[in-house]
Amino acid sequence: MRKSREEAARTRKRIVKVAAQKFRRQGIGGISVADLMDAAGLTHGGFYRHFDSKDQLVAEASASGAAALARRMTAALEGQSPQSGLKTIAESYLSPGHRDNASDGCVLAALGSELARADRSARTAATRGYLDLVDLVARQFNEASPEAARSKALATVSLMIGALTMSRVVKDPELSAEILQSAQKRITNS
Amino acid sequence: MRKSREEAARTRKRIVKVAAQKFRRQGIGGISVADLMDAAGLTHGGFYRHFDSKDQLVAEASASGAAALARRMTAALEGQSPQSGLKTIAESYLSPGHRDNASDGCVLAALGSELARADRSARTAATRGYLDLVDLVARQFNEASPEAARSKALATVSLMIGALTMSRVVKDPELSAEILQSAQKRITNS
DNA sequence: TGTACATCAGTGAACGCGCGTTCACTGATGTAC
DNA sequence: TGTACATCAGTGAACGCGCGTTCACTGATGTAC
Repeated sequence: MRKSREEAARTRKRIVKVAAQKFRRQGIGGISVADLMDAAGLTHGGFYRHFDSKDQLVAEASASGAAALARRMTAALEGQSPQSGLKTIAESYLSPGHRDNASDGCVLAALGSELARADRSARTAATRGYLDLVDLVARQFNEASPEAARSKALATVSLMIGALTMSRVVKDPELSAEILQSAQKRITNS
Repeated sequence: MRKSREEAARTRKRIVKVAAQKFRRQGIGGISVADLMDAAGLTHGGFYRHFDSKDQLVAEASASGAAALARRMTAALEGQSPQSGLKTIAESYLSPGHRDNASDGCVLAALGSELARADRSARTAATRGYLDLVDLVARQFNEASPEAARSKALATVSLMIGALTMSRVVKDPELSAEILQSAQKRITNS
């Protein structure tokens, strides 16, 4: 039952993509290798033809999820005037849709506290995703110096991640919406 | 080997306190009931004399940890002039010491993404801790209306949580420090 | 106040279960000549 | 180009292990009279 190189490569990508979604929705510890492979339409035994360990998949899935978010945010900016770029990013990131669809959203908000305890490569991938977002946001600022823009962007992205995370923690829908709105306001008024 | 009521009550508190620390350092899934009981100087069998389930302990430990943080922040404000209150909170929360000692720090930053998937009672406890922090911060603002102060406080606390979480995710110590400093700056310049 | 009995905090062995990982196997794909 | 052999993607059973939880037991504490 050997598959061709191309099909094997496609299988590998499929596993990473499915994992990136499931990890974000259920947490790293919340989904097993067997369930992941099942969701990818495979049996669990084949997993180790593609990855050395679950940890390796966590790292690749984090990188994949982070890259997908950066692409999505960049796409959201297309055709927007440069002045409204920050508003577009804030409204897109801090939306009820993003909050309620963790599996297609920001990996940092979905897995933040778990990533802080993950191994080296997963944290490196997460850091890259964070810095990509920071760069994207920094480009929306008209600051005197690049350093000032970067500092503002670091805080802005931290705020977005914290607000989205907390909007998912609280149970009261009104409070959840209030958290998202207060963060949007704080960002667009800067 | 029955123990007196007072001793049993002390044991219970000890388990909750130890759990609040271990969960924050290692994550909810990162420490077992047996290890928790061992750290409290007991054998694991006795756990269910005090709690119905691990989930119940998670909820109580979250409440305990959140209350401890609110007390610590309130204490840090003692003897400070009202004008410097916000600065005091930001510098205390966004410090390398807090970042490097998760077990005695903010439960929301330590467990944020895990709490978003926790059961009802843990999320309720976490929400209470968040709102306590928000109230504390709101009192430092001199806004025209209480609503405006609350909105600013919601965003400020979200920023603190997001920045502390990310400062723990990234591996580069310089970037980690930069994240904390940018958040401090953003808060004290508001 | 003293005595007989019930209670129950804590112990330590055991439970079933799902986890990450390994392995023998299958058969289509890839390679060497 | 055809043939013989090696490779290896994917299967499904099995591995050891640690998890949350249960349970029979012990003996000091609490209660009733």
